[in-house]
Amino acid sequence: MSNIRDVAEAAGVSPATVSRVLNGKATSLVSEATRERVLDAAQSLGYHPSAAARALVAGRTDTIALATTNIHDPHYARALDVAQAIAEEFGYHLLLVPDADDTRLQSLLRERRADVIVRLRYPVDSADEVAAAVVSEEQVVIAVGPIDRQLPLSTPCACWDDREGIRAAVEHLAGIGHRRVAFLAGRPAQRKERYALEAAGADMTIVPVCIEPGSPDDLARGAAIARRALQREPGVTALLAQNDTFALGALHALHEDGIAVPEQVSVVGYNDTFIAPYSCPPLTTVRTPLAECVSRSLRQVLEALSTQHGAVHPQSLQLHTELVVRASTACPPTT
Amino acid sequence: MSNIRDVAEAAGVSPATVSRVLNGKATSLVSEATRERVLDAAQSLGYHPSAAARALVAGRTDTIALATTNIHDPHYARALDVAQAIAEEFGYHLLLVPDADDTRLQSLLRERRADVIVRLRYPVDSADEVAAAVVSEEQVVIAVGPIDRQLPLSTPCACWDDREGIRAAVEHLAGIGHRRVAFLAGRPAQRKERYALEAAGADMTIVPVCIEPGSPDDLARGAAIARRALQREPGVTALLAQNDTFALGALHALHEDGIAVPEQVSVVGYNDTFIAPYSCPPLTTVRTPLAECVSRSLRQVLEALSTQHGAVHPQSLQLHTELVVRASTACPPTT
DNA sequence: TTGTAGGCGTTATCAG
DNA sequence: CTGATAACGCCTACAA
Repeated sequence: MSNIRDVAEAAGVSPATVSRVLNGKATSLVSEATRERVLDAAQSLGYHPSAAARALVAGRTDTIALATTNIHDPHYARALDVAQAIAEEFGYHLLLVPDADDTRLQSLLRERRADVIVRLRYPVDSADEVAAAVVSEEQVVIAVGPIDRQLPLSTPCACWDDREGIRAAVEHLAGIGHRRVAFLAGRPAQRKERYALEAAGADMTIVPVCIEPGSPDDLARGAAIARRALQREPGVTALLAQNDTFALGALHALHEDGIAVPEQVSVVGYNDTFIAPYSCPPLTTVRTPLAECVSRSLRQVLEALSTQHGAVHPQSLQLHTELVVRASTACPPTT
Repeated sequence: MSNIRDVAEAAGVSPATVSRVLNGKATSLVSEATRERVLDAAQSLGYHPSAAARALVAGRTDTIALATTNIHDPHYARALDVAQAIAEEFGYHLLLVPDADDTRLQSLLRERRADVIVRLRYPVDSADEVAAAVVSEEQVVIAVGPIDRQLPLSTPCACWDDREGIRAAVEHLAGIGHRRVAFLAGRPAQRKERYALEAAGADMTIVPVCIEPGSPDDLARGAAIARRALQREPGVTALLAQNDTFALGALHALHEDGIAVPEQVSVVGYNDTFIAPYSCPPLTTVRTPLAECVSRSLRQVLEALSTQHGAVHPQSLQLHTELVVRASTACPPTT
């Protein structure tokens, strides 16, 4: 394994010169002749500068970390895709870390394994303890996710308001005549369930339904919850799922049970994942700007990082949700 | 930002002692009293050893890189999930890198950004140039993917044989009476198409169909190809898709066009992604052991890496595919 | 049981 | 234009 000294020796110059040539920093300060000799030597030795040594002296790793659970959910997979592309574009590497506990992310920062952490949170909280762990002027934490209060937060973030999305879904259902809607929740009394209850006007009843965890995956859970909803809550004419995966599971269960969607029961999803237009029937859902939040905030930070010197402050950003009406919703059956 | 010297000072010991305590290497060689003082000092200073410095001296990064395109495909997302879990289990970090060109991966190794590269390839080739770039005794490249020839390859890999899977699908269709099947390919004359042609007996005709790239996503492509197949190739009673995503798109198109599946046309997918059981109708498909290949080979390597000293050689591994019959296939209509 | 010193591979600063 | 030299933060012989 060759290091910078080997290259220097092979080219008959000093390590400093090799460094200068390879970093292109002081290109104008190196004669074309030596430049070429160095490049040749590096090439033929298959030399690549050690990331560790470079990080040690530079204090940066050119790495961004994406912190998230649920990678299997297409919605998050999409965000990952976007992050990957942008990292690529700016010459960064992408580290994928579970967002289980704060301390893990803090170590990441303290060990300086990443310059930027994009943290997918639900919801984005007002004070992010991880952000408090930034250690260098060049480290940044961006929180991305639904927000539960008003901007500005004490920590910058890229966010949207699920209240808005849930409200749009509820009002859509109310508008076409539904009066009794089951909200398919993962766990009881969560945020979105609250929003749904808030959004329901006097003429609409929201019935929260959830199910003990333990089901294998979200699709199975969606199916199970949908069944329970229709069984336990007579009079329900529409299901509002907390995410598309649940909704897909629900569609499947209804189909199996011979319940026609949307003729007998309407179904609404959440997030507008890539499968939504291809489900059967195509899913009415709410588009959530996760991917765009990641893309915009990440790009902004990386640009600042590459231009500016000193501390980089991400700008907060709030985008809108959007109801996407497809074929899984219609007027309730006229009894 | 505190370093090991700060901790040493705070604890009234030397940096060496701090290192010993924190690495637990020579635990028995440090008195309990100093041990506690060091731990306290480290704690209260919020000290974490610099990954860069550590990597520089140790020659390892505790990082595994997963190289792949197609993160958005649920099939690969699953592999990612598995890799994530195992990395976690062994205390490794996970780097996600695009598998575009070999040189990129080679730099990764040469810059020592990762100790292990798990490379998702299609197909796994006999000589992997990336593997040739390993630089330290502790670096490993594992290729995971379908294999096009017989084991052993010159490079170790974890693989399966798509011939087997495609054959099972073709024979399933033949067995229930289909005589003319369209193979929905991404591009013309690819590997799986070849296998399908090979697997077709004398009484079965395989018609390859593909479409110019440019469609937005695989679902849309699947839909478009399915339409083209049925339009251009009269007499086709079944569609064999090169992956589940195509198959899902196909199901959607057929449904839209009022063609009943499986009554009028059968559809077979490939990979058995998590949506397959939940499509409408549930998709007959071929399970492909990608996730298990990743899990097994990665675990084997990480175990070796943590036990053994010196070069680590991954063991090659070939697993089987399995036909999963669901509701999207049936006898062709009796004309 | 603990401390000292040298080196890992780079880059930046300062002379020449 | 180029070359010494000093960090960066840590680990590990070796010495005490």
